[in-house]
Amino acid sequence: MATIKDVAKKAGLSVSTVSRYLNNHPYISDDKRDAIKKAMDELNYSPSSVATQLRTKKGNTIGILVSRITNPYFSYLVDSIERTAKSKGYNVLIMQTYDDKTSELHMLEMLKQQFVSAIIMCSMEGSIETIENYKKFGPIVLCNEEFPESDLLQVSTDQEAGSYEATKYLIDQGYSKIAYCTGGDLTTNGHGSNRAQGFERALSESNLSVKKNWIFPKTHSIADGREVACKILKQDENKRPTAIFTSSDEVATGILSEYLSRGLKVPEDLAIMGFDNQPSTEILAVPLTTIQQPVKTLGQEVTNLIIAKLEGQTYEVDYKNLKLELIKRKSA
Amino acid sequence: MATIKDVAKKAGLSVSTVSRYLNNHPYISDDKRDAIKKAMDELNYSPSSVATQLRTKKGNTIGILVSRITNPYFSYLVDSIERTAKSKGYNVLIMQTYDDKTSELHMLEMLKQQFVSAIIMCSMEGSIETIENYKKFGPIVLCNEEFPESDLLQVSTDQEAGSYEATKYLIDQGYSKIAYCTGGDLTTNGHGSNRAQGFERALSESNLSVKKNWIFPKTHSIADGREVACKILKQDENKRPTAIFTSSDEVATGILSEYLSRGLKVPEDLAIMGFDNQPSTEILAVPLTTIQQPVKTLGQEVTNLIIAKLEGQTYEVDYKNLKLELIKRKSA
DNA sequence: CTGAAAGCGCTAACAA
DNA sequence: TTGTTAGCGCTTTCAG
Repeated sequence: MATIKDVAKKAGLSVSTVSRYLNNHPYISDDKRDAIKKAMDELNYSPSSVATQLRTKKGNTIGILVSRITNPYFSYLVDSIERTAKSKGYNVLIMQTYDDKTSELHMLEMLKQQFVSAIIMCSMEGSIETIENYKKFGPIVLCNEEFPESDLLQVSTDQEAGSYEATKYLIDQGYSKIAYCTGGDLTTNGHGSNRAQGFERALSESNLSVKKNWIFPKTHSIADGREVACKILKQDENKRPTAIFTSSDEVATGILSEYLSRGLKVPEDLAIMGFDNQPSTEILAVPLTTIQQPVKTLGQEVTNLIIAKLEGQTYEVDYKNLKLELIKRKSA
Repeated sequence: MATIKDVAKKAGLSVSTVSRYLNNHPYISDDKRDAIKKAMDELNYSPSSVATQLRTKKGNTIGILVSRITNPYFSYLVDSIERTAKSKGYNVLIMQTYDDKTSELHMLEMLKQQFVSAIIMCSMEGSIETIENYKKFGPIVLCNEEFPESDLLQVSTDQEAGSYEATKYLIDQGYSKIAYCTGGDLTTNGHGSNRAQGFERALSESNLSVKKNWIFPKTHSIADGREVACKILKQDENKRPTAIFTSSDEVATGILSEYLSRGLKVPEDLAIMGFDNQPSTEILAVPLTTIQQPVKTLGQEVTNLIIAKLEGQTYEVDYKNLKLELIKRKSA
């Protein structure tokens, strides 16, 4: 591997001149410029980004935390982030948490070690205090994980309003026995707590409440959805919910699949509200009524914000474009 | 940020002793060990991975190239790679090419600059010669992109056999007018050329051939699938294909959706063969007959191979677990 | 068992 | 307009 020294020697110049060339400094004569260019070509030289990073303390890679990249919500989000980042000269290092805080901590340590310059947390496992402890090492932004009392950077869609609207829609359709799936542990904590609040607000407005065994925590996958369906169907027929608000289209798909395979009908036996409007939901055996998140815009906004911070600029997130939308189809 | 120097000073020792501690060298007395540990804790010290990397020339991040992370084939592959890599202490830096060689080149440059230590190419845009030029800078492995004549590392599923089997199945079902979608430009080049070979082998065995306007290149998304459907339906009714071999379940889904929305029937009006067996295909309005790739195993094998190379070991890929499987459902 | 010192490849004063 | 030089934070001989 050729180094800057080799280039300097070959061009008959000092390393600083070469360095100036590399950094587009002014005051280099054209002939030297050509000589450097030529030497670089001949040596097939590329500057070592590691050395530059050690010296300047500036990097250009952004860490992204997601719980599972296979979840389309996250893959579309990562797509948006990666493209926005790349267009501004940044790279993305991705880590999946699988709901475990170990990976999250690992990523935070990488920030401390300056291996990544900033972190976008699209999911979050550890305590907010732990994370706040790391913000002195670089910008950290929470993406769709709200902590109003924290002073960490945050960008979120209005999930409370979205799930309120969806729940209200279910109620308006005449459903009153509504179950609830969440990605997190509890109804009003961890994953999706804002969703839970919107859900509960709609319910209490109509003097409805949720039964404990109609709450299904930690549901993520199609398999989880199937399991939820089984649990519901184990309950006495007159004690079953008539509608369910799911944490994702995947879960909704699992429930739907299980119901259909048993010869049951959707929405007659159970109305299902999805979440995310994933590409395939439109063409399922029963097209899903679901909630669309502005994932692309969210990714752009969060990336623009963090890059602005990184470069010492300011950036105002435009929340106008961050609203959820109810997509009415057949499942509810 | 505390440095090794600060730790050394606080512990009343030299940097070399601290460095030895960091690298688990033998010959450090217990009391010094404790002093170092204490100093590190008090200073909240983490070694700079950038400095270490500059010094040792060893990194632990692997670059991954995919064309689109939102394609479930790639997101599941990345999932498998990321988890395997993490379990062995490596990180992954992901870049999407969107079928453009610029990003690919950018990643190759990062290898040259030692920012990533190795590259897994899950899709490939540039010429094989260009890529071979970079292998002197670190291990590069092609994942499901075969170039028998190249000496680059390669791990692939047997796509030729898979698409042969699928096409044979279509023929055995009585279809003889079979169209073909590909992710690449041409029938026998670029993306999916092995697939094309299997397709053609099955066809020619039955003395069948493909019509030029039954070949649909560069198809990736659901939208692309819809467009394919429209193009077919613009052809004279008696000149239309009766079956189609698609490049992905997404494309298949698009075609299916377009047909159904026009009141046409699948497989009666068009039999559709998917590719990938994505999670939702089972529960579509017409469940897809499709081909399953051992994506998880593929990710593991490719990652194990590249890490072995990185660490100077050898690794034998087990091709027994890399076979495709035909999943028979309703669409064909 | 421990320390001094050189150097990884680069940048940025400071001089000239 | 160009060169000299002192580090960035770490590892690694080489001496002791």
